[in-house]
Amino acid sequence: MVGATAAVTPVQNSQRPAKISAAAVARAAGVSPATVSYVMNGRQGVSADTRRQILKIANELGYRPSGHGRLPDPLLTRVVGFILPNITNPMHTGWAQHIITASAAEGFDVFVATTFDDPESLAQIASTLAARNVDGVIIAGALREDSRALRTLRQRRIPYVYLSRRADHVPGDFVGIDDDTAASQLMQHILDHGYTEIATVIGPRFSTASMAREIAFVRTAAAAGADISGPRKISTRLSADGGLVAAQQLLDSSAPPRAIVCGSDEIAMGVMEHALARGLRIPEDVAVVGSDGLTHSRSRLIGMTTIVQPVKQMADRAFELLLDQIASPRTTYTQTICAHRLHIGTSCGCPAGAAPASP
Amino acid sequence: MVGATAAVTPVQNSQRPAKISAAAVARAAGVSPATVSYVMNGRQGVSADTRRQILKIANELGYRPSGHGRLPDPLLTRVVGFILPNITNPMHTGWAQHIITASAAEGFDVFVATTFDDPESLAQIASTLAARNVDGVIIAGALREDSRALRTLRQRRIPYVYLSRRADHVPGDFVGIDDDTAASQLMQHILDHGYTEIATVIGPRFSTASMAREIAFVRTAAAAGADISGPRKISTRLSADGGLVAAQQLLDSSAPPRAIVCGSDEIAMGVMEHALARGLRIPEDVAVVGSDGLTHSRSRLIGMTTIVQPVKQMADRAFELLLDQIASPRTTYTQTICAHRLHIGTSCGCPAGAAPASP
DNA sequence: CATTTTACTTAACGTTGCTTAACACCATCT
DNA sequence: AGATGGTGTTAAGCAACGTTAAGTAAAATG
Repeated sequence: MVGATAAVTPVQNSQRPAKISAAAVARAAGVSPATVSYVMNGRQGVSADTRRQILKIANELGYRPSGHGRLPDPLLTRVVGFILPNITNPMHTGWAQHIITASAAEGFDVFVATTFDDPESLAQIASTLAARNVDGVIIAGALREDSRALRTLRQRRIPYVYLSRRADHVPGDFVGIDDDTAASQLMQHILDHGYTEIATVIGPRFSTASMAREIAFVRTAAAAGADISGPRKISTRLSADGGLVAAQQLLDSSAPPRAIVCGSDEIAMGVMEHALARGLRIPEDVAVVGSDGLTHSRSRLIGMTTIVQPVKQMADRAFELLLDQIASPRTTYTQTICAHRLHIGTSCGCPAGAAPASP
Repeated sequence: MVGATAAVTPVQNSQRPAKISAAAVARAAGVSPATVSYVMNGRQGVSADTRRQILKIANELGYRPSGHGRLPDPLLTRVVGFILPNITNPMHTGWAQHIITASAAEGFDVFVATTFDDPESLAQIASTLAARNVDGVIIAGALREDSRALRTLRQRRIPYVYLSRRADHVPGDFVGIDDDTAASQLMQHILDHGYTEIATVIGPRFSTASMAREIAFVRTAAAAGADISGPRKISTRLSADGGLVAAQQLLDSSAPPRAIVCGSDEIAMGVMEHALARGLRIPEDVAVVGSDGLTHSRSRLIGMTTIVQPVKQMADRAFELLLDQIASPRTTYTQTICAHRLHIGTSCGCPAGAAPASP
């Protein structure tokens, strides 16, 4: 046969649902069966044009690579992107590690990109990831007010999942903790200690997580009669440095706070460091608590009281949702709220061993 | 104008957007294919007139240089890979951050892959990175005795740079610190304190960096008459957990050491944590020092004495070397030894402020 | 007029992208 | 069971292509 080739009505002649063979696709596309095989198995050595053409025809004819152990989907690049503000904050690196591990288990590679919370970077990164045909993106560095990146992804029909932070007005799957409840519990614990002069230091307000925590902090304190406002309500960079600067402002004041509640462990560490540098004792002179539950901050070296976030669970869930979207795009969105836990250390004023420390 | 373009309807022709070859452009312009190539690549040696003419025709025909005979264009993908044992150790994340930043500045995206120091993972990762046609790889997780990954890269002519650790018997560009000198200085400082009962805890011995440090530790101690051997010479995982376990072994012994010198800050933190849990004081009961110089361990919260490695400089240099190799492959290799610095904290027994703490 | 420079061609690669053909696999039919 | 044919996979082959060194002729230069 072979010689036949060319011509041959490609599609129209389907009066009955005959079996569609790879050879039929090859003929319709004007290529050899081998080329079809290469495309369906995601091998390289086929030009992008030809690949597209073959996939299009295969789709029209309803060809299913009915064989055995073929790759799930030849259209996938098996690459995902992970966008985060930076990769130095241990909270972020924890997520990154678990996302990379989960991805590797599914045969995906991960582009890791950092924005430093710069809107331009974020938009730029989304563009290049889209240009690289990633199958999906997990975003742990969304900005509340800048939706350019998200719009780029939506336009290109690239699935994405928010992790911890989200953009206002752009819907999407979300994985996080209940920031409001967690922050309330943490503040309540501080209030239970009897502290009344309280300050809060959170990360940037363009992060929905930071905002939610600050709001809950302030509301809970207010309910107990403690006012947190003005110079006692600080937003800073999400790093130890940010905490250092904030602590300086707070402790330089004529009425320094008795307790400092932070929206992140890294910030809390910066606050602690500055307090120690001034010769203050923690928690005797000033109590400091955080909100990430990093292993390090919970260790006896630091003994921080903090909200423990289930890092692995969050990352795994985010990747799972992404895979799900990749497999079958949907228009409804899922919110996953992971269970947090209040870890009682010594930095709040509780005695050592007040609660069982956990690994 | 124009020589009327040797016939040939450019686009309208038939259903498909027929492929336009450089030869076709050459014919239409009445020149040789080589000349077209020179123009397209912006080489000189072509008159302005000819150049303009060719560009015009190429544009009319919609010529797209469909990389066929394209000589090994080194910048095929503008993607590099970064392989490291894990992305939770702050030392590694520091490198990762700077490599990602440097890459982004040059328009590269980065695949981050973690091996957990498993030889199979490492080999696997090298294969998939090679299959993805990365332009180069930076390896911070090389194993001394397993060269499969490196062989894969060499076979595919993919440039690579070792960071901090290297594989025995496989040459390559290397960026690191002078582990031997650094470790000697650190040990010497401990010896200067007058400690004689000394233990060392290093990372896995399949890391060249760990090995080099252990050897220097032991040699320097021996030169001062202090013997470190048997249960006092421990290799463990490169994490706080590893340090915890090691400390347990050391301090459970009937003759616990007075000083513990660690090959990594993370390990040292684990050691410290366990010591504190036993109610020991640092440095009064046991001195503990590390070797990475993480910002956190140097902070007043911990006050670790440690070797400071120039993280940014190392990462930038590694990426620079990689770019250099990508641009012009070479067969000679460069070793870059970055300057380290001994940071004196309080964990060794020095009084606070013995040396100026640095940011 | 001798020599260098400029502007292009020729020809030899090394690739890419696809085809041909050999092969392994499975179901069905003797 | 063994033979048969259809099917998808894979190695080997090969033509087309863009690149570049080497070559050459004309123009510029001294």
